[in-house]
Amino acid sequence: MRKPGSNGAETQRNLRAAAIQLLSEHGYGAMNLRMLAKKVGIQASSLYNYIESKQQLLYLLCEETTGALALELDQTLKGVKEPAERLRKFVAFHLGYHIVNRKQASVLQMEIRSLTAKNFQAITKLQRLYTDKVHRIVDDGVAQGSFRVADSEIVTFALVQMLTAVTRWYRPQGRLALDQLVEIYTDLSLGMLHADSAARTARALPSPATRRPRRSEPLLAAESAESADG
Amino acid sequence: MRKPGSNGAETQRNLRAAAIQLLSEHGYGAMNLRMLAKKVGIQASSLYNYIESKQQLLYLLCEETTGALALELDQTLKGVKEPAERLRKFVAFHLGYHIVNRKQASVLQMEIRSLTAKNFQAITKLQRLYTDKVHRIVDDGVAQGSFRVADSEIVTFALVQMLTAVTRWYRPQGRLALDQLVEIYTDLSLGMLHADSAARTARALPSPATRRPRRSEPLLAAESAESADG
Amino acid sequence: MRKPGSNGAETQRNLRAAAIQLLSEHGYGAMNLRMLAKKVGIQASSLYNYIESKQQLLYLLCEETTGALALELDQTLKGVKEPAERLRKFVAFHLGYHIVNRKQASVLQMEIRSLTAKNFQAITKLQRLYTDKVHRIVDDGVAQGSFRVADSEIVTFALVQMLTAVTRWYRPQGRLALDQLVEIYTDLSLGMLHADSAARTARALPSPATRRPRRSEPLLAAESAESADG
Amino acid sequence: MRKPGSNGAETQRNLRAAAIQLLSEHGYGAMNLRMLAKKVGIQASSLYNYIESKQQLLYLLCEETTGALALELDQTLKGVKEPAERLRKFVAFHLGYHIVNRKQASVLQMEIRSLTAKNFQAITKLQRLYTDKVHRIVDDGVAQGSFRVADSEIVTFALVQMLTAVTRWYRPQGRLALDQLVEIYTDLSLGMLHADSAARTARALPSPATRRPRRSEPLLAAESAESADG
DNA sequence: AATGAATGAGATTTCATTCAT
DNA sequence: AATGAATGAAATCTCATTCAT
Repeated sequence: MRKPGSNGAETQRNLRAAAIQLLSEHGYGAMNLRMLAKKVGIQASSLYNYIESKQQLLYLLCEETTGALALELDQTLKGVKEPAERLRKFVAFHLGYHIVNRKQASVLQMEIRSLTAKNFQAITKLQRLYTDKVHRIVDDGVAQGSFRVADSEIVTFALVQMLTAVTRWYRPQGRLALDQLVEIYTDLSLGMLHADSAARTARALPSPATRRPRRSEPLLAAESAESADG
Repeated sequence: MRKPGSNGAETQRNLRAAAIQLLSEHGYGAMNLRMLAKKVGIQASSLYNYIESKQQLLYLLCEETTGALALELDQTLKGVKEPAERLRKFVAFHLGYHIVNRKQASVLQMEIRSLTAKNFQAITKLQRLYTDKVHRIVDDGVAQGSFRVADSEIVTFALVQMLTAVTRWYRPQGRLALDQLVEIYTDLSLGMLHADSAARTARALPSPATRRPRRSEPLLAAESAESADG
Repeated sequence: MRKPGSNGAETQRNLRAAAIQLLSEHGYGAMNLRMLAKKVGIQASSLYNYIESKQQLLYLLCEETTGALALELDQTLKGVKEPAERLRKFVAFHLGYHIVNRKQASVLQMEIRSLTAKNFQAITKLQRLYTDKVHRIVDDGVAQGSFRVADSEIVTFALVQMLTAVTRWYRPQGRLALDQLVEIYTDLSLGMLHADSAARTARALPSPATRRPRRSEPLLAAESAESADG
Repeated sequence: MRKPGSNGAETQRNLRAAAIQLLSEHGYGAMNLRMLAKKVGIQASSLYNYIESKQQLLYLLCEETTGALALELDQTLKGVKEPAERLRKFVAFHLGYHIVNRKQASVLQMEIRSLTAKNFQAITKLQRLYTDKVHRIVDDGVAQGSFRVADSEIVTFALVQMLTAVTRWYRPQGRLALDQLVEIYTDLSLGMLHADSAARTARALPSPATRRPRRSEPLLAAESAESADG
């Protein structure tokens, strides 16, 4: 049967969006295909015109996100030479991506574990490529003398994870705007790297006095409450 | 019927250990009670002499971990006055706990989402109490002038999450020993807080030359490979 | 829409051939219409321009085969009077048909059971007409004294089934050519009927020495391996 | 839950019997586990306390039948030396087994094709062992001069298949009793092998006059009608 | 004549849980 | 305290079939 006005490409897009939303909200195990189908507005069996399996759907979403991250990071860093400046760009990009695409990103972060062993390995391999890029920035900065770290591998992990964790609490209605968060996290990152004053001065830390908290809105959101804004 | 040599209290302990192991390895959704029963050495139906339900089991484990964290943090900080010293103690404690009890801790971190709404809220509330303690340390340090931060709430989240994330990659066979990790992470934390030099001097940053990699083994472990050491 | 170069009649023929191939390979239950459509080179939904339903397709193929068998047997026996000679002709025809059209024949043999009750009865009725023709040859030969049997009905069944079963093992690349097989099976058939020496002499049993195995290939083929020659 | 009076071993036996009945009646593809469960008197999900999967169930039944055939044939032939006598014993055994256990036997014959490739190969290998035993009897008889055949491999297939095909038409209420059938088929078999008169005399062919047909009952049964006696 | 999109019924299988023993 | 037997709800996935285009 064909619903009048139905359109494959649109359904495909809706499916993707619905899947991200539901996966980030419930997790892979707790999301079932009926929920997904309902959100897309078709029957569960019709999903199989668009996906191979539930597992494959998860895999593709994870792959897509990882791939996008790597690609966009490269573009962001293109032409930027100074390690300190590259780090800044990285922080701004990584944080921004994880805030703007926070559902997608949280699927990648949380649901990897639901991938089959083979798929899991494929994704972690891709992720490793991304982390290595950051690692190189850190190492370059250390070699050049802009940064000082006890262990560049550990610091890289810690840095990436600290930034990534923003998906765990960020809420669009929160107290702080994206650019404010970027400034704050840049400062944290440079602090972790013991960046020299030259590295720090590219952009000044905003004076605390100028920020005006809107206190009524909580900053930290219970994860399950996230669904409210989906 | 009662198996000869069986002992309720011991089975209870075995069950708890087995549950932590399996939950951290497979996740709540993918762990089934037959697996658990097998590991304990009883039949699935016999589990119900010890637990009320699968959900309740998860809840109790989460509650226990959260409670233990809060309790032990208080003990750790008892009598320590200086914010900088309190922070140091916190870092050492939090990191140590998450490494030593990394499976338990990762259950708390990863499987919360599988709690029912009510249980979820109860746990996040408890977690909030813990985070607040850290928040207070940061605020105290700032008030006193030892620390300088752009936004103490954000910094607290970032700090806790950075430390907690150690469960994601730590492997007992890895390159670094616990005390080395504590030093590194303390340094990172103080960096994030722009701690003044007095705050930093309690313990010196180890010179890189003194650290001796113990093995050529990788530091970062694929999460799913963790099962190997269980 | 109409694909350029498409032609209804040709598609019809392709469909029939593809269906026979797939049914003999997988069986009715395991063959699905998507497989069939793919082999024909159209979409599954387009099949319905040629068939009423999957069941009807099977029915028509079975009917066609049964009808062809009956028709061709009549033509084969036309003008042949002697029971012994009629039997010979029958054996040669039945065996030849089941070897040359072995896939079709095996569909008839194996997939009848997948017909609906009504269709099943229709086909078995037709088959019965065919068997009856053979039964009559046997009875005539007995009446005339050329054959001697304990129970002509049983013998007829046994004979037909023995010959039909050739579809279960025959492989085109096997050791024996069709005419050799005909000789062998004619000898077996006459043996079953205790044919008198006059009946046997129409064509002599080939002396074993003259048969030359063509290959070292096995005679017996696993059924599922048949697909290799389709 | 436990139904009062429920008993595992008994359910196991019932399941096996029900499976044979339903598989022979409907075929593997058309039999579904709900039907099976209903016949056993439990819920479909409870079947999984006894079977691993539908496929495994089929495999085990096939294996069991094939194994039983081989074992019992060996016992039947134990101590029998003369090829002619061995052949007689084989015919009586094979026919008898396929009549008495005709449902089981027809499952083996018809449903093999529904086995997965691996399982299929395992069973055909076992079947081959059985056929080889028969082949050896034929070859021995030829070597000794009791039999005369054009091609012992073909004759063996033809013989075994002719006997096996009895499952296709036999009905317990039919015209002929088992021992009569054995006599008839022994005669057919010896005819196929051109057995010498010594070989034929071990037991005389019954004179047709002594058999009294009960004509009201058809000999040939439509397969699907078989269910009537299950 | 052909297709893209969708359906709905049904299949196998999994699993937490129950209860008589 | 422990188990064997069973349940029932749900999940993923398959497939013949339909109908607007």
